[in-house]
Amino acid sequence: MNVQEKVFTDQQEKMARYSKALGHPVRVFIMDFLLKNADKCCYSGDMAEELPIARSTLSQHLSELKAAGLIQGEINPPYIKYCINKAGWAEAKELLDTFFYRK
Amino acid sequence: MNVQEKVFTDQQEKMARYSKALGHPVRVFIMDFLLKNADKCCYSGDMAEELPIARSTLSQHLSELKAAGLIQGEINPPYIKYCINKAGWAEAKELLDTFFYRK
DNA sequence: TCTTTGTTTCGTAATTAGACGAAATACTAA
DNA sequence: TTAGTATTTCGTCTAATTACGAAACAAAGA
Repeated sequence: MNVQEKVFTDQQEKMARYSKALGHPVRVFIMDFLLKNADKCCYSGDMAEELPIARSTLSQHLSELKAAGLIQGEINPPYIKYCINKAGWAEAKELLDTFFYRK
Repeated sequence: MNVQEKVFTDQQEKMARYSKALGHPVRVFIMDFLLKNADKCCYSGDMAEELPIARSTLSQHLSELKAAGLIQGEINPPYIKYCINKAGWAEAKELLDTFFYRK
């Protein structure tokens, strides 16, 4: 396999990945919800009640955010408690910060 | 037509729209490029030289960023000089800011 | 008038995203 | 063991995104 010329910087790639994850109103809503209730347990069902989408669709959005590293789920059957992934959140915050407030 | 219950706030909708626009490495690259060269004129061709994609594809990405309100193009045939749309950029910055640094 | 030039638009193909309902999962409680 | 519960996974469909090359455009210069 060839060593491919790199076109985008790591920052640009990551920036695009985090942005894409936040590129849907349901997923922005989820992040808002989790951040607002960072002290409590947040279950999928709590969010489902406020959203006009099928539970399976919500589950899909949750796993996209999880794959992007923005949230994590702690299994506690039959519930799953969701919360912010602090490392991912901090990285996204920093990336966005240097992107918008560049020197 | 019914008055539909609003599910997402304006902020959430806008947040998702701006994020989606930045959800591709080529578009992040374009923003970086325009911000870095804010003083100069930036033509499509200048960016095309650094990107491994067809010019028509680049043009598509440019018009997505334009549709999202993040950039604008001043026609100066046969060139088109692109630059940041300051109003959109400021709004995106503010949205991201309150999203990440909420109180 | 005919070329040339930089860029966009068009037509099209391949891939990914977003949505749903039905079925599966994994644990609790009866 | 059986039933119940919250959630996910699966299969499927439709729509949107990403990409390309060819053709169109609009002005400048020969």
